[in-house]
Amino acid sequence: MSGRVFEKLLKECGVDVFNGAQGRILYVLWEHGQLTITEIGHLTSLAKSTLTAMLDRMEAEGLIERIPDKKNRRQILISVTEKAKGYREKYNWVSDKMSEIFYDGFSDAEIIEFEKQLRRIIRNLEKEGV
Amino acid sequence: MSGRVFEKLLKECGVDVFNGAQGRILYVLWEHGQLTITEIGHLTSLAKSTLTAMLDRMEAEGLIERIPDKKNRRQILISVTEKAKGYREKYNWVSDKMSEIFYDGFSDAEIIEFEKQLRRIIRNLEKEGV
DNA sequence: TTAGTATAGTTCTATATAGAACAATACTAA
DNA sequence: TTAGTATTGTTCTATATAGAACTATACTAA
Repeated sequence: MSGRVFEKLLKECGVDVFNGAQGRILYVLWEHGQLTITEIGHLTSLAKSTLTAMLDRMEAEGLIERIPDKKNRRQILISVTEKAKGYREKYNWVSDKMSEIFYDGFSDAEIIEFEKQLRRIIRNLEKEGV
Repeated sequence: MSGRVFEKLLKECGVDVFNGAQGRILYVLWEHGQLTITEIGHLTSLAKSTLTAMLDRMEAEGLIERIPDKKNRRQILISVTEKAKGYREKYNWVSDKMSEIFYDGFSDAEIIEFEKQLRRIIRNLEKEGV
């Protein structure tokens, strides 16, 4: 449900070249610079095979580029294009808007506490080895 | 991620006739008895078109039955079969196990507080009209 | 060296998911 | 009654998602 709200906000903001999941991929690329597909998988919790297909579409949209790594010919470095960089501010605006909707009526202390517990739960799930 | 842990637990418990999403559908049917497809959609937050396909598979597995409603010929009542009823205990066991994993290290008070905040967030998202 | 193993990404396949358009049926106001 | 509107579920289509099998490359121990 929150995924659908996020995509609705992106569209309302005039962004129709990428969706929520693709936004998450762009986000980790903006934060980390170039990344391998395996690294993107770890940071987004998406399977390699999911990413192959997703990156195909993002490459077709001109959002990312695949750059073969000369040091390790098994690896491919993914990097964002200038076009994608142009969407960063809108993405941040949508992210902030999303938080406002999500936490409407929450105090700052409540948000901090809630996110602390969320991180505990994520660690608990990671322990199970997904 | 939590969806994947849930499906992993179902398999470990020997349940391979339904997955997490189908389990949620069975759960609302166990709780409410017969339901129309629209009602199941509201209770599970799944789209009608998603449910048509999902219920097709569940019907093929012998988990549910489609019963035409004589009172309103647009509606179809979905009801669980005896086979599906036989899985209720295992489903509950998996649900409990899932909670244990999720909330490992949480006090009862922390769980109550966290779930209270979760319900607030769900209401906030519902206000946005997904 | 080389044989065995590990890693990176793709392909193939199955399922999950939703939106738009649709047909059948029910409801409602004149 | 009937004409217009609302509802119920399906179909069609596109995308998202992951697991298994696969290819190419890199690493490691003898």
